[in-house]
Amino acid sequence: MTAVHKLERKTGWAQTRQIATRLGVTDAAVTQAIGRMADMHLVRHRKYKGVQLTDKGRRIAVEMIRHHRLLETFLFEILKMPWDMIHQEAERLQAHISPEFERRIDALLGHPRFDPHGTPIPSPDGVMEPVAYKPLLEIAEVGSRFVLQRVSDRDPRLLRYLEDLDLRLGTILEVLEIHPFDGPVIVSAKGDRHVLSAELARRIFVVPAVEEAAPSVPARKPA
Amino acid sequence: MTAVHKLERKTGWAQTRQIATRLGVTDAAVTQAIGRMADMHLVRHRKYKGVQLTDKGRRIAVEMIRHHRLLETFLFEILKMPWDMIHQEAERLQAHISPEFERRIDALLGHPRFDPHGTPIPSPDGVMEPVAYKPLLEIAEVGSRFVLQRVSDRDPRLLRYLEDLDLRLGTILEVLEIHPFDGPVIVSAKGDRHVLSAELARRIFVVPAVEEAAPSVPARKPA
DNA sequence: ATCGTAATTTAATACAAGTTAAAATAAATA
DNA sequence: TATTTATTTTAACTTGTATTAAATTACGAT
Repeated sequence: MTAVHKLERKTGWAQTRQIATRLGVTDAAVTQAIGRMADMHLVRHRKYKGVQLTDKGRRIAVEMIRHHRLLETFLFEILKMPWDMIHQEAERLQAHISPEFERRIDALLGHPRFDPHGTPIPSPDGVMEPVAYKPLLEIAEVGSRFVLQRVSDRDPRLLRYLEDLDLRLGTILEVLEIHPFDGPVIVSAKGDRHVLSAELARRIFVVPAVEEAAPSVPARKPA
Repeated sequence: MTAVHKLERKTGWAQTRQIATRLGVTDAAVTQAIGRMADMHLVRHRKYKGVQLTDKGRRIAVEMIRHHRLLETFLFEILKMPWDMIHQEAERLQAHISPEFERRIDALLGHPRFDPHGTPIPSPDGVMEPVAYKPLLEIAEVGSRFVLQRVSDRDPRLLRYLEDLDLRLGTILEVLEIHPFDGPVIVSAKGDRHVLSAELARRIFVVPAVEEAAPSVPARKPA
């Protein structure tokens, strides 16, 4: 198992099923991988409960995340790859880059603090910047304005759709309507009106727009 | 087995032993890998004789070589990695880049025709440019001047040594002395006098210097 | 308190890639 | 020609990562 994606469980314990689904392999494969990782003291395993990262495991996981997000940033900023391809490409490469490579793309990119999806990049010593954004669906209020700060990666179709709508990081969204029963949110952005399904509004993250405040997450630099 | 390094046998047949040595694995591992590759029709195998690439195998091998050399060029030109590190790094990455990634670094680099060691980069359709250079040891003559066109990669110490001596691609070498019995070659370059062992002179490749002619293999672009 | 279900683990296999040690073969030499 | 020697292959095993199918376990609902 290429290892540690577990970390991203906020609930403390990562469950076999969740990991298996995310990785697209069978539960049994995960169970066995967990066994191997437990042998290496990367995770603590309580049977039928789940796993937790050890300190050692967390260090390695964060290092891999840093690789991943730096690579994404590189692919986007330098190679100009489309938004929806970079996650997959970075996934394949992250396990194979050297510390030297990491240092050099980091420098080339000017030590970026966020990746192209708005997710924070851990610092070299593993510190992950806290973030302020929340899902649009959670904090939307009719009439308020928000800045798009982060979008969920991992679903290329979502990213392609947002790109079609010209909704990028930094874009200002004004909430026009919120419909009941987990319904769609209707926003206006850059002069256009968009209907965002609840699903979509759950996967895009915003902060309240403060006039005059520059967004802290930059969009792609102008070409 | 990460596969096809066989190609680089000029003798037509690649022998198990040679492959094993180059890859740093046991002979038995190679024999088995050959079996698998033969199953996939990548190589033709005559027992106790050796292997030859099939057309299919050759296509794939050349593609991998293209990946490798483009990556080396990228690491050197864009990331400014030192000469002696790029081979190893490219080795690790070459199996994991997508066609899209390949196209984009190729474009970013301006479709380079030679890698940082002076070796030609196959074109996207697998054509490898013929080269004119020969080992310095073979064509050195006292009093003649040569342009350094290619150096053997794969031995980092060699590359580090050449860098120390400030001998780069494009550097003009004037042969001062050639000593008998496979002896050293003494050259002057950029005003310095250097003693090059036969071993070294066998691993650096040159063409006769024609005054006024620009070297066709560019050194790293000025920083 | 037991039952049924969903999640998890175990068991048996598979395959790729590697190892060591033994057997087979080709080539060179006495 | 027969024999030695170096190369190559085969055989038996190991590890990591998968699979499917069967057994176990935790837990919510009757």
